[in-house]
Amino acid sequence: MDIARITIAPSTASQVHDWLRKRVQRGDLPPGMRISETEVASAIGISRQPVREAFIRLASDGLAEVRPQRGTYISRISVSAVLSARFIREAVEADLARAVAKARPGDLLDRMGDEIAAQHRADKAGSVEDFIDSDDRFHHLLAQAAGQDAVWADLERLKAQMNRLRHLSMRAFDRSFTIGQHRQILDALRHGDADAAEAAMRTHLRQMLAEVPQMAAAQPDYFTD
Amino acid sequence: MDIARITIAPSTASQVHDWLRKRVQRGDLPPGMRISETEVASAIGISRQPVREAFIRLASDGLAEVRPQRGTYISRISVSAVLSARFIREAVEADLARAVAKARPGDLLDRMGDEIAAQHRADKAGSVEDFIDSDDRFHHLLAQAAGQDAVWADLERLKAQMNRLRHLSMRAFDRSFTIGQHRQILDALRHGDADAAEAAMRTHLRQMLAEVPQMAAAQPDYFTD
DNA sequence: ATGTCTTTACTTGTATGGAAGTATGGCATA
DNA sequence: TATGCCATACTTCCATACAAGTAAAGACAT
Repeated sequence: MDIARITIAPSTASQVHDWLRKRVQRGDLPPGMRISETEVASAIGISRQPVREAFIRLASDGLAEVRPQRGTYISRISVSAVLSARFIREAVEADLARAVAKARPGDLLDRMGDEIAAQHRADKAGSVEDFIDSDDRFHHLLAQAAGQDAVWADLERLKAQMNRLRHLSMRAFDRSFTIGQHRQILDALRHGDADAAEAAMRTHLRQMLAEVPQMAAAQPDYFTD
Repeated sequence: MDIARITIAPSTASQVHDWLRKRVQRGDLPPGMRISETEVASAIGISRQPVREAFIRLASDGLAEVRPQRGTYISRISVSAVLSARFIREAVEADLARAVAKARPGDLLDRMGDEIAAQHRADKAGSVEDFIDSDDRFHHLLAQAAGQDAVWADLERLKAQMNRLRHLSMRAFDRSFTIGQHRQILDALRHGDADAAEAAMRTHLRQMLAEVPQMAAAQPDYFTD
């Protein structure tokens, strides 16, 4: 028998936190912007306390910075933090690719192929959001295929800063190029060629090395470090 | 000229947070223990609010779990989270080892050697704390030697769960064995042998694969998953 | 024009009271 | 003995008031 699924109503503070986090990641609240407990509270129609606690959580996510008695600001995107997260991603996903190339789980590889098709559709439709979502699912499926689902959850935390940057860069850079790299990775995985899969993955994730400084130079007041 | 170092007095909430975090990591507050805003507040002699905010931050660290209207509990150690962090560490430090083997920065390699000596002393003196601290510095120096200092900061977050486990396992397992593995890694780095360095590092970090289930079986009510 | 002081309007931090939900033990009842 | 109800004593959550610090504008003397 299934265990009954009990869901409790999420607290006001956590709802505000979710709302703010999404808005920051989508770039709706730009880096450097000042936000105020009082303003947000009165805008929503609640007291300061839940908003304040949402700010604390946002700061733990690295998305905001609370300066005592001065104000709270949306974090600027740290170039070194992004590069550090990129380094970690390359190392981890290279190992994941090797593991998947050895196991070759057919169903999950098929689903990765479906995502590539979805990315193609999103590109033609010009939907940046859909593209990014499918991109995430593609890499998530890789982790699942390696039997390391929990690893993806950890990477998600590290990707917080990268995600904001992606909403900028996806508009500026060539998406069909990304799709081609995904195809190369999947081909190598299907053939069980671990070396080729690792190489393709590393090439794919090193793409960002060139893009990040370019983005930072284009909008310097959104970045730091 | 140096920039003047301005330090502001940390808020009560953040002081409580630091205090609790250290106590959790050292195992002073055992997994599963119940903690209460009111109790902690009156024990310290402050109001509930700063304590409450410290709990929120502790939950963001994954070290506590706030159950609305029920109570707040020190998180049990998630076996899958530990294994996931271990997987990431192996992948990342393998790449770091390769990079260091190519660069071979003499001064930092010397300092890594100093740490091995410190570990030997701590082992003879029977000081688990000193051993763990030096162990951390050894791996931190590896990241610095690879020019990826920021990577270590990210790994620190992931290691939160691992650290608690280490305070248990270091008492149970052979530390001289660990020191020998550190020597193998450093030797390979000094010789500039990237393949050997990576292999030694992976072997070293895979040690945990055997230990974790053993620890979990020994004290099942400290673990979950 | 420039520098200094004061006022004033903000900001976040802390304390406290009460609201709402939960667990538990006692007790009446079948 | 077993079951259902209920009072009670908790818990976290939210609202409110006040405290303490910051910053910027303006008055005013130099």
